[in-house]
Amino acid sequence: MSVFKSEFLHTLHERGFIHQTSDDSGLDALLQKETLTSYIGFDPTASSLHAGHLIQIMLLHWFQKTGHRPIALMGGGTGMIGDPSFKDEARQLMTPEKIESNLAGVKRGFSKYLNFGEGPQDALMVNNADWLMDLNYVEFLRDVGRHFAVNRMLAFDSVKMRLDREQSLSFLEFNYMILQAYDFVELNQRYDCRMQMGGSDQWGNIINGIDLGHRMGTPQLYAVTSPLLTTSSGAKMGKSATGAVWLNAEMLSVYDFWQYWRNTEDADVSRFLKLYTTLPMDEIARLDRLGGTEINEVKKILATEVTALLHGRNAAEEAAETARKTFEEGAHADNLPSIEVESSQLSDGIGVLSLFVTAGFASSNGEARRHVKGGAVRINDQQVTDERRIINEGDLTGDGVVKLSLGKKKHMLVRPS
RNA sequence: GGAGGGGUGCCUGAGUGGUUAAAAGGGGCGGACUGUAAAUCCGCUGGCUAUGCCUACGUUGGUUCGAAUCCAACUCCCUCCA
Repeated sequence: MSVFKSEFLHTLHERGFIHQTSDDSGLDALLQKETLTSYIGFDPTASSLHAGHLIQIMLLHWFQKTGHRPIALMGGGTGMIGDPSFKDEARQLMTPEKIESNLAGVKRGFSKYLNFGEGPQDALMVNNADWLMDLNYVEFLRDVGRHFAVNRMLAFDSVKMRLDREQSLSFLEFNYMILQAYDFVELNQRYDCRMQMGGSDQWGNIINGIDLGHRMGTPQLYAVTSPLLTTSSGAKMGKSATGAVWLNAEMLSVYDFWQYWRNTEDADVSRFLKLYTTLPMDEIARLDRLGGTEINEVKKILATEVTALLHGRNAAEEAAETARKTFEEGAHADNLPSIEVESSQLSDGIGVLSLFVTAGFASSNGEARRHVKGGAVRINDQQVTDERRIINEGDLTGDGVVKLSLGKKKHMLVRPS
């Protein structure tokens, strides 16, 4: 199926979001006819979402933008179990407290992408703990469990891998897919939700939900999955030099977020523009034609657009400007990420090593020492060769700060306080 | 409950008494080259108040001049049987 008539699927298709759908034409027709409700589930495995989730969030974003109602489902209940799909081994069980606090962090990421409210097209955020936690075991088995054939569940790729490798799959985890399927049905009953989206690894889980719906008398439900994204060199999305690319600003500064996208590989630029920005397709096509060194300008646009969606236009442009000053002028822009150090400490003098540890550029003095040996450490753009170098007030520049650099790309300002 | 197999650094995975802080690969970081890209090449990849000290091969104890390597108990995981 190449031609979609509904705006939503058409947009998704031309931007490269679609991996698989359960019923192209049926869904396409339905989307044209009425305002639909669709959901994506997010498990609270960390206290913030990261760049790997961004494609899911963009799906919801487009869904709303093309006139439908998205639901962000928080896996407060399913998070108690942990999704075993395609995992080698059981995840450590998370404590309810941990889940609760993660949930709070995860939620914050959404406000920038979706408009929440009570209207017919306003996004909703719901938590499956609301219905999963109060289930009565026997009742649930009779109403829902009887619709699942273990034979078929065992055949799913997502669990087959575990079984083939003779790794244990606990009964607890085995139930994950039942609960996720049940979520779909529950959301249908509560919110008339007809469609579930997710990463391609969720296909099996989603299909289970559709099947369960059939058996429990819901209207026809639909599935749309997005490709599992990696960079051209095969790295998972969302990992970077400094770790995961978190969406929450307190876990990753706006500047560093911008930098992540600025450093996109050439081969990914066009794909990422389509997936992670809302620039019109003809604009993207125009940028796509730029070659050679101009691609660097395109990367800046990519970075600024992606950052603007998450952190706002102003913050994004500030980050772009900071980067421009830092990289193109060699100056140290005021907006580089910074840390504060007590002035008294500074007058006593701080060793380079511990300063770099404080800045988070090294996790131990030993690591900082190795960086010095490797010639990666600079203070105010001067390479440091003496690992016993002391930084004190004399190192403050005219702006009253000290600039730390690790390698070419990581910079931070130290401010006395 | 019975029989067998196994737990090594971020991950995979060698190592079965003595330069073993532990091969190799992956991943990560830094450097060179470039375009803040990729590819390639080079270096690093337990900690510390550091020519030394401390911690480390599931846990605890033991044998030994010396243990990740041998022994015992415990613990967790896997497979098969009941």
